[in-house]
Amino acid sequence: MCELCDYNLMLEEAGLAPNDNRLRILEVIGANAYPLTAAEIFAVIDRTKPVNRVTVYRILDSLVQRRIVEKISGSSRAAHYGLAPNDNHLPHPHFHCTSCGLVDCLAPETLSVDQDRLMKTFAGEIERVDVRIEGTCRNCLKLKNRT
Amino acid sequence: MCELCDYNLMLEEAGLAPNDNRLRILEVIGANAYPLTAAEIFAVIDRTKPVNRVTVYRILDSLVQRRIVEKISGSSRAAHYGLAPNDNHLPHPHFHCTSCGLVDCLAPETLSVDQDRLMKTFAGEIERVDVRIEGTCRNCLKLKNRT
DNA sequence: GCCGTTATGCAATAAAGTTGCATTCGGGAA
DNA sequence: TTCCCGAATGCAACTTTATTGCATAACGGC
Ligand SMILES: [Mn+2]
Ligand SMILES: [Mn+2]
Ligand SMILES: [Zn+2]
Ligand SMILES: [Zn+2]
Repeated sequence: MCELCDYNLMLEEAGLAPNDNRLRILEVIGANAYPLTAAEIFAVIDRTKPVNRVTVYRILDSLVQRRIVEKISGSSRAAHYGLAPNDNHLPHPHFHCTSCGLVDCLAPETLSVDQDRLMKTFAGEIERVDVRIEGTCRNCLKLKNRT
Repeated sequence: MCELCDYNLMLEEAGLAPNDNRLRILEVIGANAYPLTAAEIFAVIDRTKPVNRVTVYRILDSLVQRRIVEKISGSSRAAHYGLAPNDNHLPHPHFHCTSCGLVDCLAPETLSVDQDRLMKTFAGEIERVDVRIEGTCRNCLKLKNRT
């Protein structure tokens, strides 16, 4: 997803030097069809060029802070990371499989949320409205029925 | 919230013996205005009558499995637990403060989600559709502006 | 090349939850 | 009542995921 994003530019606009590790992490996240855990991202980039896992955590944190990357937490212990919504990449709900832990991206138009009332009445500052679908994925359903 | 719920009955219907620990945990969860962490629940019930924290985790797990209690996970490491939707207790979105970690319940009518398209097209089994609002709570806003 | 800033590495530590196994409890059968 | 069995609890060790402190290395302007 998001082949249109210019990671170099995104980093510079956010005030982060577009160095090797940051670019590689962004590329891994952007190239994947669904959000990955820090451990998965680490595994991928460590294979091509060794890096410390703490570095991965730190880079992910800074990318999340700057809203380049979105941190998606669910019932599985580990957070997942995907590209944050931007001009080429609309906000969209995520599906969490309670059986295998898979986290997947759904098309932005699958679900519409009417936020008007919330925006008018809420007594704090709203940064994101996330929709999380929980259930059993296609694959796990198949496996279950095969018993 | 949910003073109407008969915890005894709910447990029995779910096939769980309504023993002391389970009832006390349910009462703490049900009496609180917002979802609590396992550690917070443990602290409360341990004060009146000592109990092992593992017991609390195990009871919470079984209550979540049986959909008596809802597990709400956010960006803070610890999960929060609230009463699950039932006849006296409509599904509703939760607000997560990124600044102080507070998790709060919003009124069910604050947000409406149109799930039709999702239900028709999704190739798995959907168990829950959760809406999560992230931002800065009233309190934290005040503190910030006071600098 | 020098130097301050930023990035990375490494080891220790922390937080939250889980597991294995031993012990105790509680309720029905004898 | 006593015996017994399954369910519930306790306790210690462990796992997973993430964070912190401090030392070293790389980078970039001068
Ligand atoms: Mn996504
Ligand atoms: Mn709630
Ligand atoms: Zn699955
Ligand atoms: Zn707050």
